[in-house]
Amino acid sequence: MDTQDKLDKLDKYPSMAVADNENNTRMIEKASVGLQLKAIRTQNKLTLEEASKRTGLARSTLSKIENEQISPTFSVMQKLASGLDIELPQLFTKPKESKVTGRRDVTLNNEGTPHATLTYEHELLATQLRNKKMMPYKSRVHARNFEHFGEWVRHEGEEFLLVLEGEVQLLTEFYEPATLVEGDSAYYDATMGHLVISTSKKDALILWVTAE
Amino acid sequence: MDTQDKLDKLDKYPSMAVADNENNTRMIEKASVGLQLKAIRTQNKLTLEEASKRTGLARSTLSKIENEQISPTFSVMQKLASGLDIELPQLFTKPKESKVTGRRDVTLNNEGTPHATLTYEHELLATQLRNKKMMPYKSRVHARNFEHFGEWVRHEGEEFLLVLEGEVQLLTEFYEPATLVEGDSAYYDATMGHLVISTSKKDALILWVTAE
DNA sequence: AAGAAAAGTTTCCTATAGGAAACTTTTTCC
DNA sequence: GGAAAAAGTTTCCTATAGGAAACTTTTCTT
Repeated sequence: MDTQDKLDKLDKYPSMAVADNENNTRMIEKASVGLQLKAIRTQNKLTLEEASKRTGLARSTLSKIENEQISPTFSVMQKLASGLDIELPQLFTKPKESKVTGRRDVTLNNEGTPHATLTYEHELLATQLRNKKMMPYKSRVHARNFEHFGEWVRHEGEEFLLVLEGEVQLLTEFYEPATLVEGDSAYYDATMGHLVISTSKKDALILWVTAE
Repeated sequence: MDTQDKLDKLDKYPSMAVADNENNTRMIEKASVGLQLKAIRTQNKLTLEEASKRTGLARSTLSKIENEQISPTFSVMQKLASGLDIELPQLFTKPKESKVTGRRDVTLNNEGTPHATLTYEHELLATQLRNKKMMPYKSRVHARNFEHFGEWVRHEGEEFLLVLEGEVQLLTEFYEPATLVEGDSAYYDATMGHLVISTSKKDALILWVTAE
């Protein structure tokens, strides 16, 4: 059975379960880099030529990978992920529920207030690097009325923040509220309840860095 | 620099990410299948011979992968994952270790502690807090001060930087120089030689956060 | 609908991954 | 400490991945 035959089979029979003596079963998924790559490329409206430029790989190579004519090496997969600005596992994982969150929302309870939701829009930075000691991200803090606050945000580790734009109020569980303007920063233990709200009319832009 | 040399370097200097305002991240990552494979195999107390039997791959192939002499194809990585009964991403993702903090401190900075060198003026932030996991500071990078970038800067840990004002060039020991404008950021292993110079006529203002 | 241009595929060749076996290093056991 | 066994590495060869360019198919354009 040649390679193409094998691939044809895989196409028809996506996955398979294998069990050992103790009946420990494991699934062998058909993890198709080709199909994933093609999906990602077409969703981003890229031609093979453009994808080639971004990844530094030959047009022909991309075509052959997409058509499952070859199995890419790991180094090629890294170039694909890097060049197309995706996480490496996306190349062989069916798009399911969003695993890495691009945004983290905090909802506050405000009884009687119709649209009383304070939303942070988080934009993760350096996401392609895994196992970082620090997690940097920018947040747009929507402008809102500063009296309405609810649940504290808490999480493991320490947090540093710097105000890039606007003016915010940093509310914490154990300290007085602090007003921070552009250029101001704060550092605190994130297990302490904390909350940032925009006190200016515009949204505020914040840089956060957390470390556990 | 031949392939082995590159791999040797990569071994020591894992990876780096550079992001612009739209969070388009260019990154060069070292996700070592070799080191991961060796770690998994030895932790499971398997010899190359046993791993070979389980995965159906040659002993020599496994050895070469572990020693980063070759980049395995995706189909080989699937055999590794399946045969060693692990998830595929484990082959290039380091297990994360977590630490716990008991401290509950917050410190605010409207003005920090200046500390000047020839090219940089450093302003340490959150100095009141000791034993932090992260060390944040702002630097004024003097404009076009090209004479003083003789030696690389190196230190333990990882470093994140964000350009607050101006335009700089991030020079690193093993990667192409990266031009960063206001809002751009970078994340890298600080044991790799690195250096920032201002390419605009004005001084540049940088936020740094380091963690060991 | 015909020609041109763009996108995608295949061919052909070179570079490199993977396997068998020889070789080297490390461990075990007396 | 030395021989034997086991574990790991390197060599050498074959199979296959990856790149350049020719070729085919699809999409515009008029």
